[in-house]
Amino acid sequence: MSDYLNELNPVQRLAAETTEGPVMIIAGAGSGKTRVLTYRIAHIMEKGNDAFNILSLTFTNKAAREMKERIAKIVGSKEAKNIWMGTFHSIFAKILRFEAEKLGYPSNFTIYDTDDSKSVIKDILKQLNLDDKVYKPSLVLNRISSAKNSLISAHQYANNPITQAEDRASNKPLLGQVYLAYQKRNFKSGAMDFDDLLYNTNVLLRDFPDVLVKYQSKFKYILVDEYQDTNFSQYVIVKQLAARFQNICVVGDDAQSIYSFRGANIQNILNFEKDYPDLKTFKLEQNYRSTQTIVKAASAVIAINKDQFKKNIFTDNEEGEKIKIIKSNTDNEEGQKVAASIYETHFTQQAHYKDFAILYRTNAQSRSFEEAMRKLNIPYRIYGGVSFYQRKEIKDVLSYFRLSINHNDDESLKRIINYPTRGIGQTTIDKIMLAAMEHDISMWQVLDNLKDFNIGINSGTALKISEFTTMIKTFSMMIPYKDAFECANHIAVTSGIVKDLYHDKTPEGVSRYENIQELLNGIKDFVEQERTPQEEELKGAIFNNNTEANPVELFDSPEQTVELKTLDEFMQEITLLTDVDKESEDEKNSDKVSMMTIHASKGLEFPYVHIVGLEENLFPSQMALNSRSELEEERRLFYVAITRAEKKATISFATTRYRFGNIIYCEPSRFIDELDEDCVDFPREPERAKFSDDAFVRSTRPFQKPMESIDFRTKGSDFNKAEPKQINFSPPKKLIPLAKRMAATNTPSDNSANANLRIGSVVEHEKFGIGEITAIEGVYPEAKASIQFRNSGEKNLLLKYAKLKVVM
DNA sequence: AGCCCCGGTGAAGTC
DNA sequence: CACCGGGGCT
Repeated sequence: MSDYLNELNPVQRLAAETTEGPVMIIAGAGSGKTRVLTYRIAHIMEKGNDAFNILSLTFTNKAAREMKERIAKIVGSKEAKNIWMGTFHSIFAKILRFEAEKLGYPSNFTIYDTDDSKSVIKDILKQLNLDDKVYKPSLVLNRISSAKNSLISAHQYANNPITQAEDRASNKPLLGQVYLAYQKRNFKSGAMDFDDLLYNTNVLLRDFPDVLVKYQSKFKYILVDEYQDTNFSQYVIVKQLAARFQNICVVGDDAQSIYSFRGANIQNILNFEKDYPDLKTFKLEQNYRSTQTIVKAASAVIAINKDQFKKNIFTDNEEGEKIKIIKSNTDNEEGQKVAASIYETHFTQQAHYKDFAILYRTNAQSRSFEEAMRKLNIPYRIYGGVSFYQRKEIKDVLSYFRLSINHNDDESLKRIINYPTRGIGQTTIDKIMLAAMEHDISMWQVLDNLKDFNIGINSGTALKISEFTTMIKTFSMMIPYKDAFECANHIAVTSGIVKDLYHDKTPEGVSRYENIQELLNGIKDFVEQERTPQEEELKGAIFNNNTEANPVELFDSPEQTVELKTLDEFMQEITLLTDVDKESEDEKNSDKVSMMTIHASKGLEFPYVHIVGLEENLFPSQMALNSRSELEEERRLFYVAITRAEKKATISFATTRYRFGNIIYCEPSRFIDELDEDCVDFPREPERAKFSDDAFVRSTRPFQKPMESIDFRTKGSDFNKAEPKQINFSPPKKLIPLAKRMAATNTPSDNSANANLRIGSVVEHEKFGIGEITAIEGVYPEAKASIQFRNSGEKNLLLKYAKLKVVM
């Protein structure tokens, strides 16, 4: 039975066997981290510990599911299922459901997604009479979110001189008031946003010592995966829970920390030792995933960062193919070339399409690849983007579910009170909202006690309202007694949504109808799955192991504990699914190329990986050029991208790209320069012959124009001024960076004629047609010309690149 | 109440 | 270019 440990290398094995006390495992990409975690948990159980006492926090629910499956093979599936394993959000949402009433929330609280939250913010801005152009809802929400993730309450925020000063400086002095109102509104609606799930867990553990003790005692062994991406709020939760037994094991790779934008703090892992002085650290440095070439290239890139643990990643795998670089002239051409490359490899290497991934920095880049793949009939699948559950028709149906579960959910109520149309118009809704606001109650409470509020609603409307509330109440009543599918189906039909969409014969209407059917099918699947033990456990068993806790009867009616998967359980499940989680079994097994952002690719691996859009201001993103730490995070992102590849990585960039309907000129990313040249396959373009051999020699001679000319990446940013010498833009041995050489090939050298253009010159552009130069800024080759085209409007073009013919 | 058109504005990443 | 929200018309 303990053979399993023999499948580990010595460090892995030690990491798995050291089950007691604080442990940190620094796990390089592809170093068998999941394997270690799996065996470690199995080992804890083999030593006689109960699965109920193990808490394992993962980055996606899918990772949790897969790990459970693997553990099940060692300890048996019955036991494995009992482990508390899932994302921070889903685990603590479950605990909060159980403890919610202590915090004044109902146990059936609604979880607001980002759209709901934004909608609440918009309402509040209206109510406070603030301009949503200044207080942009998404910015406001971000600010509130980072406050919560730093455990700063609305009250503290509103009274903190520092945040006040910051908000005044950004012309948003009332942000604190918005935060206060936002929390109040959500509380009143019985709703938590994503950050509240963590924030309120902290409140719970802070203010209810008995609860803290209960969970501290329960979770004797705690494991946290992807620890480098935890935020302060998560850090405190873990620290609190682990305080009693200190059997805390965190696993992570500082080199793969890529979520600081949502509050992740790389310092959590870098400083872990300070919190636990008797910490044992294990470094998993052998890579089992990738070729030597890939490992070497990735290591060279990440070595440029300053903030990191020293690691020596190596592999015994074969050397493998060099990294290929594809240069294109436009984003569409990039799509075509990448698709062609995949098509070719698919045949020459007899690779499956599912062996390929296209990874990009931003979702918006997917378009050109989709088009190209369609043209070549290559099957593909896109992760992310607008998720199924965000679609209008799906949100409408879900809003019925949500309102039936929690009547105070104002966001859902507003969505459906007049959909399908039932004669409750905007005027009426406004009156209801006003009354709710005045009395500090939810809209439902106004609707349900309409006669108590003299708000000038005529009897006809009052009747319609009462029909609506009655309908919702009947839905609510059936939820505990019927399974999720029966309820959902009943609601979808009775509410009139299905009918409404069925009669819509436009293609969009048909597709919406199909989506509703798909949702219902999904619910059917859910009903047929076995329930996870955690729900059962929360219904009572949780305290049986735990003598000092008070048994609490949350459910007294026996019907509710029978094996019946209800709609409210379904809703709890889906709100917290990640994109990767939403992938169905069929999709996973289908032979399709995967397309996703690099962020979404974390934890995945593919034999052939295409990393695309390697251009300055795109990757690294222009938003990351303001500080060293942001740039380092971009570099870690690049590191993550490269290390997804098992056999071969391909990198591509385009020299022009559409953005906001305009063509913009792009310079190859500095990250291309940072690759170890020995790992890169140079493109054999004929233009290369133009350069004398010594241009390619690593000479110390500064290169002449035009290559040396302008540096977009530093223009308009004070990045260099702020930290002039801190960053090594490229390793010193390559004085003529690869990317610049590549950019130079193919670039027409006769553009120097453009240096002679003057204001008033009339020129012809192959795309924009004829135009007149109205202004020139700077001196060639930096010169930028404003050209008024007769048919295409005014464009600002860099003369160095612009393909112009002089007309007169 | 619903539809359509216009204009303004905007794309980093996510539980 | 694409989307969304507002305003105006039917």
